[in-house]
Amino acid sequence: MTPRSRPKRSLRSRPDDAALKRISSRRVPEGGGGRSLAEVACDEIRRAIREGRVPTGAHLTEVDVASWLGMSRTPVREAMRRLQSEGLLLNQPFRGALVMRLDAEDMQQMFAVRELLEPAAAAACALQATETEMRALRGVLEREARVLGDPAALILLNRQFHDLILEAARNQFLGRAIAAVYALIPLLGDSNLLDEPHARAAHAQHLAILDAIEARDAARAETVAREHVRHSLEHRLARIAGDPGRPS
Amino acid sequence: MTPRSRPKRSLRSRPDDAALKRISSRRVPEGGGGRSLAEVACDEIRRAIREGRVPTGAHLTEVDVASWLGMSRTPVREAMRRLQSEGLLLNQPFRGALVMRLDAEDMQQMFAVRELLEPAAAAACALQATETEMRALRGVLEREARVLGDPAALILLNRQFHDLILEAARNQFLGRAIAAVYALIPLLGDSNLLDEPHARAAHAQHLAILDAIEARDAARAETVAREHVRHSLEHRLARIAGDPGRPS
DNA sequence: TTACCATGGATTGTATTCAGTGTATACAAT
DNA sequence: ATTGTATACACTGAATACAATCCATGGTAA
Repeated sequence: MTPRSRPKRSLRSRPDDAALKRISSRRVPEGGGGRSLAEVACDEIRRAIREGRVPTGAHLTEVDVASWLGMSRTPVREAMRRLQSEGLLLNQPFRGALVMRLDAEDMQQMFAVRELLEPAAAAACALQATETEMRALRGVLEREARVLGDPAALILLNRQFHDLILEAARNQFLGRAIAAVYALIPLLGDSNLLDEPHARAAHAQHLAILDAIEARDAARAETVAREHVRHSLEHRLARIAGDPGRPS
Repeated sequence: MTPRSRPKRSLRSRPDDAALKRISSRRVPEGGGGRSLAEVACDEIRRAIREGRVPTGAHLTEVDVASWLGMSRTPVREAMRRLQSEGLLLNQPFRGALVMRLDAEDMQQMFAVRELLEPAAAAACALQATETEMRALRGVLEREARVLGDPAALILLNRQFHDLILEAARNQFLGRAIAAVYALIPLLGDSNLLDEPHARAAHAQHLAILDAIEARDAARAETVAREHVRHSLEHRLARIAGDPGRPS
């Protein structure tokens, strides 16, 4: 059988079983699902910090992290740079990076700024949210009501609620400012929502915020959102009362 | 005097006139004065954007920038990543990056957030600034008064003034939030301070802010700072009145 | 003993190279 | 003409090799 006799597909190169084997055995760069290795590294480091697997104050070097994550220095470097600019890591020129630590004082500063920004977002949302966005918010809170005992799910929904409000506020700079503050939340350690009574209180406050938004009452949304932030701070302060130096 | 007595660079290989010539003609890594090439690249790109040499909406590729700045892709890549996270560049996976553009709407959003944050910083400063910090602020304004016709110097001093206030406010999160917003200022194009009448007005407002701070009058500092931001926005809006789509 | 400086190790900074992706273009088949 | 396929090109993503830098340490001379 000459090559000519292939009936159609004359331009396609011939099937090659060896190529198939090569493909299936190779580590594809896009492994994780569209995310670059740098993103993977970023998320992994962040998660390790949040979960305390890498303690605050720890010393990280590029080679260590690279071998830990099984990749080369290049994406790790990129990830560490990013985390440095977010403030999670403190760069020490030629000496590696330290995992930042926050003390109780820092935590109060963080909440002071959140108390400034989040109420503003809620107010803007009350003025500008579309019907669709309010339905989405309502949907999140309905789901939230059903998982008050499941911290993992709760944390996700809580985040969604706040993100939706921020998006509906339609101000990219407000979003950037809040993101800059949120970036350091992993340093605070365990979420407040692990505590079910607090989770119930927080849910009630979410409902109050959404009520104000649906009523297009910006002033009330602002007030309630501010109290929500304050409650959150108080709960954190109570939790660390015995150990003032270490919020995490 | 033995060859050993070379004051610094003790690790460098022995003196070598040919090498000296190479060195002086080569771009040494430490050339700029301790800054890494990545930082140089970051500043260069930022400056080019601010000065409009790279127009908003332009398409940047790593190789282009690398050959423009005479360095390899690695530091350029790092710089572009950083500018992406700051929001000056918009990343397009596998396709390079676009220089972000802001329209008048975006600009108003930016000033809305500044109107939230900068007064808070002024108020905190009024409560917490040390005598030393207030002297420094006064010194900056005295120098400012002498260069009202020199935009370049003025811009520097203006920046110093605001930075000092922020530092005296003693809240790293407020600093991060404001930095996240300021990062996009290069996209706004020419500074307001190029206009001398406006520069005089701004200087007067600076004086008013400092007076309030020195009087430890947080409420007044907050009010005056808010008006300072508003004036700045109004001036920018007036400038682009004829061309609403393009602030820069 | 003390001050000083050279040396080595650890770590980052930069360049180069290779592999994979996405888009545009040319060309065969309908 | 239009559609589908293969190829070419440009670019980024990642790995590796190399240079520069900082710090600690130990030896040497005063």
